[in-house]
Amino acid sequence: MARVNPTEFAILGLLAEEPRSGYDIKKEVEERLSHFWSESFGHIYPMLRRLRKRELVEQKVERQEGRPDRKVYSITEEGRQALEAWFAEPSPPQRPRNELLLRIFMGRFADPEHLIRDVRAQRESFDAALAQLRAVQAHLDQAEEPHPDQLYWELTLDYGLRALEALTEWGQEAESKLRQLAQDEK
Amino acid sequence: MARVNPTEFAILGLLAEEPRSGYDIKKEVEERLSHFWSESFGHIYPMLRRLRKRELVEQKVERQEGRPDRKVYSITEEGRQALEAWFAEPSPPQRPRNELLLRIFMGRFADPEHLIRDVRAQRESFDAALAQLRAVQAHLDQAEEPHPDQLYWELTLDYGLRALEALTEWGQEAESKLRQLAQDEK
DNA sequence: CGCCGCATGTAAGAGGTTACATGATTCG
DNA sequence: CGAATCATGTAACCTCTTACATGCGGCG
Repeated sequence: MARVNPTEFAILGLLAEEPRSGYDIKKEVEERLSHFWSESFGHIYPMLRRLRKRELVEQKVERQEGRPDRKVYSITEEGRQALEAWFAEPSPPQRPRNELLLRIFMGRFADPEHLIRDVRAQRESFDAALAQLRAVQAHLDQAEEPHPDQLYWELTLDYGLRALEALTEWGQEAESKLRQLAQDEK
Repeated sequence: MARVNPTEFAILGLLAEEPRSGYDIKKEVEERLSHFWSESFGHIYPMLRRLRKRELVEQKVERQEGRPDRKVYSITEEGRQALEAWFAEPSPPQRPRNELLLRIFMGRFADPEHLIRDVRAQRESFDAALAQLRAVQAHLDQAEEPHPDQLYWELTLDYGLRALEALTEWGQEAESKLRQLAQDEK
């Protein structure tokens, strides 16, 4: 099977849950996948059109008053097959690109204060993400009856929690080491 | 300051250490930055040309016999200023895209065996990376006289170690939970 | 003999973001 | 009154990878 566009399958996967508009898809990504995924409108809408041409999704137009028509897409049988084929293919290795680490690696050429600022900003965003994931976790835990997809959600959640816990610690240590360096330089 | 291409600064940073050819740059990225960065020839060569046009780097041709000329680039004063300006700008937030987690999140539509295969492959690559980073760490630790850039290298190393340690554990647990699920389904 | 390392580059295209355009409704 | 939400889309642009083209020298 040929190389594959992951956005295609993010969309197909969400439509396999239930029919949705492009706008809905964006919202779902933001609300439920945002700690490991992102999509923009400028990518979603053209992709839906392409998927439709390939008959992996179907469109139904819902008339609305006072606002544009809602175009609701649902996955077709062929779409489900494409989704299965995607899973059958092993997931390709990711190539890393972490700009913060690039900066730190080149740190010799920087003002240490700038590095401190960046590490700190990163740590703060880790903290915020961590708080959010913990809230989601609490929410999942207290459900009386577990959702059928619970295990899958927990696995992605757990990935995020473990990574973020480790990395906030890193952030604290990194910050204090850089502060010391900045001190020593004076 | 306008939006910025990080590849530009990866290259500029390496040339600030010492003059190098495009081929050298690729090698350095592979050998020293590969746990958080990557570049391809198809990006490096055109970028060097652009940097040269903007006079951020200079080219010197080294004649060689039996193989193509080596074009060695060095950073100019303007290049150093551009590098500084890059550091002054706060590093932009990264948008996450983790295909493995996307798959797991959509796990309902997959054969659990496929997920297990993917998680396992990921864990194995984490393990390999971890072993490599530990070797680098051992190497740094045993140096009699620390390199001036030691702190920066250690920080990026430490980031990788912490993240990978947390994530190999995740991988083990995820795999066993998915195995259980696969059992239960039979 | 074939592969690896050395060395440079181009062309095609995939993949993705940002900014723009449009406009009604609802909430504070 | 302004901002956010709902709702769809396009165009320009940037970034980056893959595949191709070329060719010598050294090693096993």
